[in-house]
Amino acid sequence: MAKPTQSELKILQILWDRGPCSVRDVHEKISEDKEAGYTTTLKLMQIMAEKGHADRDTSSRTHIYSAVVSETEAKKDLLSSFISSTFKGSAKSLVLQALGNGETSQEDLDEIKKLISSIENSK
Amino acid sequence: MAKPTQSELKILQILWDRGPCSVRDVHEKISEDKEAGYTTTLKLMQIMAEKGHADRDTSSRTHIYSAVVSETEAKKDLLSSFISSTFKGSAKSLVLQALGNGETSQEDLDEIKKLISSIENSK
DNA sequence: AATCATCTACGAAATAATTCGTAGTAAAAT
DNA sequence: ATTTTACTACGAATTATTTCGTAGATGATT
Repeated sequence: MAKPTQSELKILQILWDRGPCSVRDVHEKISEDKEAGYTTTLKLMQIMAEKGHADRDTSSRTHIYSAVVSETEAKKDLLSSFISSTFKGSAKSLVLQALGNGETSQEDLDEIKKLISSIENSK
Repeated sequence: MAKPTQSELKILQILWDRGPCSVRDVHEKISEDKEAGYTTTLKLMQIMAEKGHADRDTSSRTHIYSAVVSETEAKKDLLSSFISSTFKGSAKSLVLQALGNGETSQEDLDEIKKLISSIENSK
């Protein structure tokens, strides 16, 4: 599956959060952040259906869209493409950079440490 | 400074790695990976100079370009914009996802643990 | 000096992504 | 039954990015 564009990603996030949605649902959510025409959202979602990013139930007049790929799967792909384009493929440097700005809370650090331990234990 | 595009980023990576370069230098490096016309690279670098992503020394016939922003600075920005667009601003979920695929080596994990400790100690 | 290679400048074509207007249709409200 | 509202379809304009051809100038080679 091709990488979703930025706009498509915003829509996917909404579909992941709220489950299957009409264009109206998605559009209203998007409008909270950003002025946009309804038909713009509609068109984007139609394109997503064409491209296979979204499934669409057309049995009622109001079509219902849902994300085809799972949130985890999609983010995994996006992340790996980001790591390769920006961090020369090194997940380590990404993580060091992400934690390095000193804005991660102790709770989050604890959770990360826990994950690291569990990775180490499963080796 | 506006975010560099994908092509601009590739050029920046080269400038970061090799220091100030002529268009020819950059073009040859790019050509290792990908077929591309010389004037394409030239144009991109001219645009980067216009946009302020690159400085350019035009004192000789062959212009010499160098990156304006440091690698660390630029990656910090790119990362934070990626985190906000893809991980709803949560550095933690990014890190968990990045480590979660189980492909991080023990050495890298050690380094990350060291960083975490030093963050914790400096609190 | 003439030719050839190498460089920049510039405009514009090609491609990708986003935005939106208009038209037509179905449902809901009056 | 008529009007208003809500929906899809579709084409096209707009904007962003990438690509490249052509022209003109400078320097190197013969």
